[in-house]
This record gives sequence, C-alpha cells and structure tokens, in this order.
Amino acid sequence: MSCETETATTLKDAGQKVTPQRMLILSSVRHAGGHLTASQILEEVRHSYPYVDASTVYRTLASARVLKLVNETNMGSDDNQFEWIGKERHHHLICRSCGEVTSLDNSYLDGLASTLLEDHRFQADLDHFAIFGVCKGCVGKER
Amino acid sequence: MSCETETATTLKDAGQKVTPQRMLILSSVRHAGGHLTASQILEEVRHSYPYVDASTVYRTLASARVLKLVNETNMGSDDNQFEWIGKERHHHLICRSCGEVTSLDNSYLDGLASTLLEDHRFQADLDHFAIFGVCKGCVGKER
DNA sequence: GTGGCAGATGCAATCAATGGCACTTACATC
DNA sequence: GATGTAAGTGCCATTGATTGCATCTGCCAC
Repeated sequence: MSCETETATTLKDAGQKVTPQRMLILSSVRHAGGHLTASQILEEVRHSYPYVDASTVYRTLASARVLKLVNETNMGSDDNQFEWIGKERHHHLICRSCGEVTSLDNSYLDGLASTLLEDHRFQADLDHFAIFGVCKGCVGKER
Repeated sequence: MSCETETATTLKDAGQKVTPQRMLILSSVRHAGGHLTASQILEEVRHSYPYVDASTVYRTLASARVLKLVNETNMGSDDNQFEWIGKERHHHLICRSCGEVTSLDNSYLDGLASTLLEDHRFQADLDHFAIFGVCKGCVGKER
C-alpha cells in the first residue's frame, strides 16, 4: 500500500472525507521527514494547489492530530511545528541556547509513564515530548 | 523582606528597572496562587492602573520568565498560562478529557534529568513540566 | 538636585491562529 | 449514474501574541 493510500484509508476509517487538499497537506508533512511549521506546510501545498486556505491547513492538521497521524510541538519561541508520526515514537531534546534538536529514544520515558500509572492511575500521553535545556556544546558557553 | 521588595531586588540585580507596571504585573501573578492567562493578568492589573498595554504585560512576563520568577505553560487547547515559581518546583498532570490539573512532585523527574545528563550531557530544564494524559476518573469514560 | 542614557512603555501595525457561515463536494445509498 | 447529506472548504472577521518605533522614565554618577 502506498503512503497515500494508507493515509486515505486512515481518514476513511475515522469517518472523514478524502479531499485533494487533505491529501496534499498530509503528504507534505509525511514526506518532509522532520518538523514543519504550519506556514511552511501552507507554502508547500500551494506549489501544487495555489488556492488552499490557511484555515484548511490548520483544520486538517488538527484532525490529523486527533487521529495520531501527526503531532504538534511547541519548539520554543515562535511557531508550533508539525511532524509525521511514524512507527517509532520518540522525543526531542531542544537546546534553548543554540536551538539544536536531538532525538531521544522512547525508552527514557517508559519508566515515568508506568510510575504515573501506578501512583496516580494517570495514563500519560508520553508519545512525543519536547524537553528544553542546554546541550553539551552550550553548557560551557552559558556560564 | 516583603514580597514586593524581594521582587524589586531581583529585577534590579538583573539590571532591569522597577516600574509601577512591572510591580503590578508581577504582584498579580505572585498572589494569584495558581495559573493565570495573560489576559487575566491584564484585566487584574487594569483594576489598579487602567492604561497598561497588553504588550507591556507580555514583555514583562517574558523577561520575568528569563529570570525564573514565573513560568509559562501551555495548558492544552488555548491560552498559555503563567504561574509564580515559588521555592517548590513541581509539575502538572493535565487530563485532556476533563481538564483537571494535578500537581506532581519534583522527584518524579529527577531521575530523568540525571539520566539525560549522564547519557547525553544534556542539562534539561525540568523545573516545570506539563504532562498530558487521561486522569483516573476519565480512563473508564474514554473507552 | 541635575543630567544622561539604557531600559521600559504605549501605540499602531502585523502575523498567527481560530471560528462563523454560506457554498461546495465526497461518498454511501439507491 | 442520480440523489441526499454530512463533512470539508474558502472567505471574512476576530482574537491572541508580538514587533517597530517614538517617547518617556528609573536610576546611577556627578
């Protein structure tokens, strides 16, 4: 099954319609292979379909987020960024000094998730976490 | 030392000026004893000083955040919320179903912070974390 | 107390993000 | 293939958040 067919099936299974705008928006995020801001996505989509409205992009991304196709992360200062959720759940370490983003394996937060469940019966969404701090390269510089 | 004097001293030590606007804004957050949205703060401050601009509130909160006097948390859907940072570092469990916010002791994330430092030499800012998920009351309802 | 200046403020403009509403369209059913 | 309808889209207005800039003001040095 191609990426596009798979995306379409997911939408249909959720009772949503498959429209050209949605397919463009979701393909754009899927094949970017990283983080994109909403405005980057809008720009990208308009290359092939010029009159797509910004609100359509936001609404599509919002519903895709509910379906866990993408996630939205506040990467610090400005715009929120969107990213395709592949099979690999992972987290990010974001340096607030140089802005570098490092991926972090899911295993680091497994323990926390199960502790929260045991102690508080709280089922945490720890699929994708952004952890801010200072990276090894910047620790020296800051002091 | 009163709260106000302490706040003023912190500002001065950081090379910032102590203005009536800043004192009102920071006192408002400090004595709210919880989370406030930027617009709630603006409203509150205008009770005693009607012509404070929204941009002043945002700028003051932004610089106070750098000084670690307050922190800013995305509590889910809409506005960001601000909270005074007391001596007690703590985290929040936020239920995405009912919106309930539970405080979580700092100890839960200590382990993660030291692991990140060991494995990645990454100095994480784990002073205040918002963890989304489903609370015990809502786990049943969601299914 | 006066003067100078870096930092802070207020205003206006701007951008991101969202919601209302009328129109359009995908798609299930016949 | 034609039809009905609920979901999706585009446009417009609005709100939240931020920035540029001219003016103002704490506050330090004298």
